[in-house]
Amino acid sequence: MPRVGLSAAAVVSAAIEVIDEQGVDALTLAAVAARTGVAPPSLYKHVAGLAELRTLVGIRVITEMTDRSVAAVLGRGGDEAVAVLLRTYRDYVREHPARYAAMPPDPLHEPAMIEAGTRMLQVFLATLREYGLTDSAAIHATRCGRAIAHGFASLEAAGGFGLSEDLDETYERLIAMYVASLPRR
Amino acid sequence: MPRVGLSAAAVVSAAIEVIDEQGVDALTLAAVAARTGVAPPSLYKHVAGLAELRTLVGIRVITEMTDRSVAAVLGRGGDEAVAVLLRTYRDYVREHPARYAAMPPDPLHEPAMIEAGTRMLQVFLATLREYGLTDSAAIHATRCGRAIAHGFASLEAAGGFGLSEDLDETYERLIAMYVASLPRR
DNA sequence: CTTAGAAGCTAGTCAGCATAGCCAGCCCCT
DNA sequence: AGGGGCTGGCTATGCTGACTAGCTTCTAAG
Repeated sequence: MPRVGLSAAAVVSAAIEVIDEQGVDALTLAAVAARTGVAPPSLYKHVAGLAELRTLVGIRVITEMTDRSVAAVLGRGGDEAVAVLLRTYRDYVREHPARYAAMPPDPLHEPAMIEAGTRMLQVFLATLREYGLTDSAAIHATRCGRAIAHGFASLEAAGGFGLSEDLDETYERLIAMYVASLPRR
Repeated sequence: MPRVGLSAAAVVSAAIEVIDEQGVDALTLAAVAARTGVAPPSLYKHVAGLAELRTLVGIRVITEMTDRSVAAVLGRGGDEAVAVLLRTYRDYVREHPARYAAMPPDPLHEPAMIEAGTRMLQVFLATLREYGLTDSAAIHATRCGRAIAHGFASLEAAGGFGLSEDLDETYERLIAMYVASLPRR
C-alpha cells in the first residue's frame, strides 16, 4: 500500500483540474479520487466531503483572482486602474470559464470565505479610492462594477452571447460606461 | 390504481414549485414525483428525464419573463421603456430567485430554447429601437443591458451583496448609467 | 363489448456520497 | 536499532437518486 502523499491543497488542485477539463458539474469525489490515484473514501482524510471541497475550491479561486487583480492594478490609478481591474476580472474568467462557475457568488455569507471575499472587496474599494467617494457611494459604485464584470463575464463564460459580434468591443463599452459614471474630481 | 392525470405541463409546474420552495439544487425526479403523487418512474411517461425536465423548466421561465417584460414595456418608449424593462427583469428575479437560477444563460445554444430565447432578445432590441442604433450597435447595447440586468439580479438572488446599503438605489444607478450611454437623437 | 394504447406500478441496476473499521507505512523517541 | 502511535491509505456497506424493463390497469374509441 504505497502512500501517495496527498494533502488538502493537492486535493483542491486536483478538483480544479477536473473542473477545468470537464466542467463544474463533473466535480465528484470519484473523479478527484481517480485523478489523484486514490480510492474515493481516502479523500475524507484530507477533506470533510464534497461540500467542503467545493468551498475550498471557491476560496482558492477567489484568492487567485484577487492576487491577479492586485498585480494588475498596482502602480496605476484613476480611470486606468478601474479599466484594468475590470479587464483582469474578465480575462481570468475567459481563461478559466468553468472555474469561475465554481466561485460562489456570495462569499461574504459563508464563514469560511469571508476572509477571501473581503480581500477581493478591498481591492475594488481601493481602486475607487481616488474618486473620493463617501462610504455609501463607494459601496454603490463597487456593486455596480461588480455587477457589470460578473454579468458580462458569467454570460461570456456560459456561452450566453449567441451572436458573433466582437465581445471585446462590447466589454470595452461597458467599461467606458462605468468609468463615465464615476465622479470627476 | 387510480390515475392522477398528469401531463408534461403539470410536471413542469410541479418542478417549478419544488425549485421555488427548496432551491434549484433540490430539483430531483423524486421530489417532483412526491409532489405530484406518483412514483418516480411514472414521470418518464411525460418527460424524458431530468435533463429534459430542466430544459422545459428553463423554457417556461424564459417565457414567463418575456411575457412580463412585454406587458411592462408596451405603450412606453425611450429612456422610460428601457428603465422599465430593466426593473421588470430584476423584479422577476427578486420574486423568484431560485427560479432564475434554473434559467439557462445560453438559451440560443440549446435548440429547444432558441424560440423562447429569441423572443426575449427581440423584446430587448425593440425597446432600443427608438435610439436608431445600427445593427451592430444595437447588439452591443443589448448585450450591455443584459449583462447589467443579469449581473445585478443574479448577484442579488444569490445573496451576493453582503452589505446593507439600499439595493434599489444601486440598481437605479446602474439603470441611469446604462440609459446615459444610449445615444441621444 | 372489445381492444389498444396510455399511464401508472414494482423491481432492479448503476453511479455517487458517506461512514465504519481495518491495516500498513513512517516518524519519533528512547 | 527497535518499537509504538499516528496517519493515510484500504475494503465493505448503506443510502439516495436517475434511469430501464416489463407488467397491469384504466379509459376511450370503435
